[in-house]
Amino acid sequence: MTNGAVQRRRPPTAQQYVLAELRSAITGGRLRPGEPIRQDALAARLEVSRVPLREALKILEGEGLVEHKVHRGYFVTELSLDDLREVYRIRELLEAEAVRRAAARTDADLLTVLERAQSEVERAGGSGDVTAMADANRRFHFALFDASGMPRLVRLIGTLWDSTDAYRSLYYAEPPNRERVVDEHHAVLDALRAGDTDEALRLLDRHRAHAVTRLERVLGKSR
Amino acid sequence: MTNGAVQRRRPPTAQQYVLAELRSAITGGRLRPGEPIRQDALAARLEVSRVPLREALKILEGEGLVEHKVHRGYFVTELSLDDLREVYRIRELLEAEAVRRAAARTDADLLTVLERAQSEVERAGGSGDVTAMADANRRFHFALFDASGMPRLVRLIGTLWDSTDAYRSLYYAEPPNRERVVDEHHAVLDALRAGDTDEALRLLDRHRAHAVTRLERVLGKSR
DNA sequence: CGGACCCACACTGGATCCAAAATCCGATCC
DNA sequence: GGATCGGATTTTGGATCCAGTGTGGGTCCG
Repeated sequence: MTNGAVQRRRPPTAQQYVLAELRSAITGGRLRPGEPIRQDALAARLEVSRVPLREALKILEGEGLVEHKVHRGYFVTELSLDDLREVYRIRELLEAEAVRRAAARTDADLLTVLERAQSEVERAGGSGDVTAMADANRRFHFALFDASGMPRLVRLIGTLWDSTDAYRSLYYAEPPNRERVVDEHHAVLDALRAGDTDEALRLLDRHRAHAVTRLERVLGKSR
Repeated sequence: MTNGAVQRRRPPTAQQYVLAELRSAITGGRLRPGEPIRQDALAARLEVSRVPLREALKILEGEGLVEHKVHRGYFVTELSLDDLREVYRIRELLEAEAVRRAAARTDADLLTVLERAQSEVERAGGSGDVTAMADANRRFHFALFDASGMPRLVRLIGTLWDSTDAYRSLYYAEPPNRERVVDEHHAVLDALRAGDTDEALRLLDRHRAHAVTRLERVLGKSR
């Protein structure tokens, strides 16, 4: 294994493979901000053609991870600390709306779904499976968002989550953070069961705030 | 001219041409919700290859105008009244944030830029040039948003505007609406000059609310 | 010696071509 | 007669190939 291309198991489609690869390359700093993305070279490195690469880049452009200039190509946009804070601020605004609406129509079914997701979070967290935990965590939060009945809002929030995906795994890599997440979810569930929407919102804001604080520290060190 | 392909003057790049064409086809109802998009046929109709078409579709997917299923293709998502209302609600949340921050740092330069954009709006509005007015209107609002210093937030708002672009021209098509917009902009400028942020926010909310009300009426009739 | 012009190269945008997945439809078996 | 399996067809996903634009360097002229 001398080439730089990382091998993953079972990339379902070349496009998705390239997309995931690019995300981690950008957020991981292997592709540096401002740097132009040479399609030919990168495609060769990832052993795909330029077509799926370009489609993946279009997605990333929509998420704001890269910028595109006609006839000049794609460039990596900086995900600075400010950007990260911005994303979290926007999430705060949008998720508050989603949760407020979801809380208004919370029922037994929703609570069941949330509890199931939560036990999955705990299982994965306990066994130290970081990606499984990130997955289950996402299911937990989005089950709640989905209940808002605002599909476009949920989509938007999803894009925001995507754009900071790589950072999230950084967060889950630390065991104390994993424990904390489990506790916080429980508190949110309690608040929802009690019908205390404001409390749930406050808890979720804290939940995000802690993540951003930790990430600021980690990123501040590495850059 | 017997073929169905619409001819526009000077499409800068095939991709952008296809993108604009698709937007109006979807929002104009020529491509119906739920309908699958046959790439080959559509590409032939627009007289381009499937490559730029697919890239345009990826953009629209990011905006939520179409959905994509692996190996099954793209499908038109419905932009129902509910969706429209959702988009405007999200805009309300995000634009409020942008304007709040922008107002906090309003200065003479910003006011000058806004006034210039506004006189452009009036000129275009007076001469009945709908697209020029829509352009100038956008410049007006985004000059304000830009002043927030939150580039990602501004980008997001931009995407939301894009996703309802075709509807906006519907709104500007009616002369009384054009007059109203001019007046409302003046009021917003006054509030900003006076440093009354809350008033500006209220005015902008009304601005949007009126647009959505009118659009509801128009769409309600045509569908 | 400095600057404008021009040409070759590099890279993107687009078109065409190929492979693989999904669907549709008929034949076969129970 | 109904359900299921299998192959032909359609359609997408991907690879290769071509054209047009932007860029950088070299040259020629002032």
